[in-house]
Amino acid sequence: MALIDQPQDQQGAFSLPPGRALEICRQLEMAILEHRILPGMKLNEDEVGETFGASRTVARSALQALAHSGLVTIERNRGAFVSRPSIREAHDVFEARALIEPRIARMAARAMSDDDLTMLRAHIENEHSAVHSGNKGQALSLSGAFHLAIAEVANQQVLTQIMRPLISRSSLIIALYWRRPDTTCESHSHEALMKAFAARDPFAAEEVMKSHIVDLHSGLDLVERPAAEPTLAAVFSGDPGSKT
Amino acid sequence: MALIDQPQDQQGAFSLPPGRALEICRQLEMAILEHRILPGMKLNEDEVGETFGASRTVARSALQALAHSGLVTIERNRGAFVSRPSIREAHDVFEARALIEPRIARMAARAMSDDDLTMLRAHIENEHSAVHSGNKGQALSLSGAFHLAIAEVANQQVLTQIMRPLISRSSLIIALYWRRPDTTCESHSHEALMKAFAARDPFAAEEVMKSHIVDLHSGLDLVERPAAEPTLAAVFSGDPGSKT
DNA sequence: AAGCTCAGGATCGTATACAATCCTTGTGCA
DNA sequence: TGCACAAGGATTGTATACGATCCTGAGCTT
Repeated sequence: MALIDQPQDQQGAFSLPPGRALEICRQLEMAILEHRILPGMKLNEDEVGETFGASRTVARSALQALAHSGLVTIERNRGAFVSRPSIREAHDVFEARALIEPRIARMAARAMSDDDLTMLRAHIENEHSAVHSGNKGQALSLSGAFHLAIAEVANQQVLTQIMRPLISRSSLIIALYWRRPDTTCESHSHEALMKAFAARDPFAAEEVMKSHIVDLHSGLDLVERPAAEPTLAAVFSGDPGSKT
Repeated sequence: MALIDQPQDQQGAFSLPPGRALEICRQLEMAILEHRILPGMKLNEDEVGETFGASRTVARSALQALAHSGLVTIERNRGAFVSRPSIREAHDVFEARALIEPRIARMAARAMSDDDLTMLRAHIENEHSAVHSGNKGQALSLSGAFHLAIAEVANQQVLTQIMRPLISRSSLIIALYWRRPDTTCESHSHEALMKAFAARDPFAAEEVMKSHIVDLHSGLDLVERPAAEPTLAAVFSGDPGSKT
């Protein structure tokens, strides 16, 4: 089912929550990134703990970690909610990405090895199959993973760490403000990126990435949205730890 | 007693630890930024809690928050230590700053109001008096605060949030790798920045900031350093909340 | 009927207690 | 003397318990 990616702990880990909390973090993050949990939803500490068979202490730690990456907003004495990025924040996030990611793409194109290329191609394959299977949430999540994979090729750990929450928040923004339900343009842009990478053309990669980010930004319909608040328990029905 | 500073929560707060932990965070952060606690030092949970008159739960939460901003590194079953940025990381951090901060400076120069200008001038005054009083740690900390103040003028919350840990980590890097104990060049660069801001010249501000960051980067002597490990108790001897 | 008050429940913040892990150190043996 | 190993202490990971705060809704007053 979800043999998507191994733990892969030691990659960019400098502030990972301890033990069990990490697993809860990953599960919740994936659920949010795949839009199985929507912005605005309440994340009750007891409920989270019980859902994953852990104590409230651990659940709380996981929620705080998610808050630090911006996926969750904690209000004192009120609890944790999936963040609902404001329109203003949506603009800021994509402006930040428009600044950072083209540079990352340039560095990646310089450092790109043959193995890296095949790895990125595999990412794109995954995206395609997700799109074909109709799982839009997973497709979007994998699209974010593609951007992160590029950052890791660029081998700039600090910028990679910076990009991670930006991409996560982009997922929230798209959940709230995306204009049409198609993500085909994504696929196309990623193909264009691959071409630049394959040619080891840093400037082309930089330019393609820049226009890709701008496209995403302009694909948003930035008007106020009401909050949707589904229930939690159904999302993790039965498989809190199903993933060898 | 503790009319130190009002909460002031809502500024850049989207993941602040709750209640008491926030105060501990602030105190520890300041101590680290002012080099009263040096990289590599162990931060025992019991000790931190007792030092600030709080339970281990709160101390732990504060340490985890600091870990998320990169000031502290937590190793499983071993505890929290003040981070010791590697040489590699030092390069990465300053490359990231060289990418982000010139853009910030440009935006700040555009958005600069007269009030902003006087506010920044006050920052520089503080720096000067700290330098003259011989308190190098505080001077360095204020220098970082100046950069953050610029970011807030630029009114780009996301990039500001990104800059915060970068500047904090820069402080650690300087503690470990700074070549000479003088920071006068800092002051000079900041004056040059002010001139560009006063003239509302975005491009000048961008260029000055860029060379400022590059100067900082090249002022580092990036060779391996041994870890210094002083004791904690002395640092906070009796004044957990003394700070006008 | 509308609005206010206040009790009850629910949820979070914090403290404490127990379990698991790691590090130290002292001892026994080669 | 040097090393292997085990017992003890120290420290972190996790669970539970208690207090504080907030939200809800019933009942009373106007």
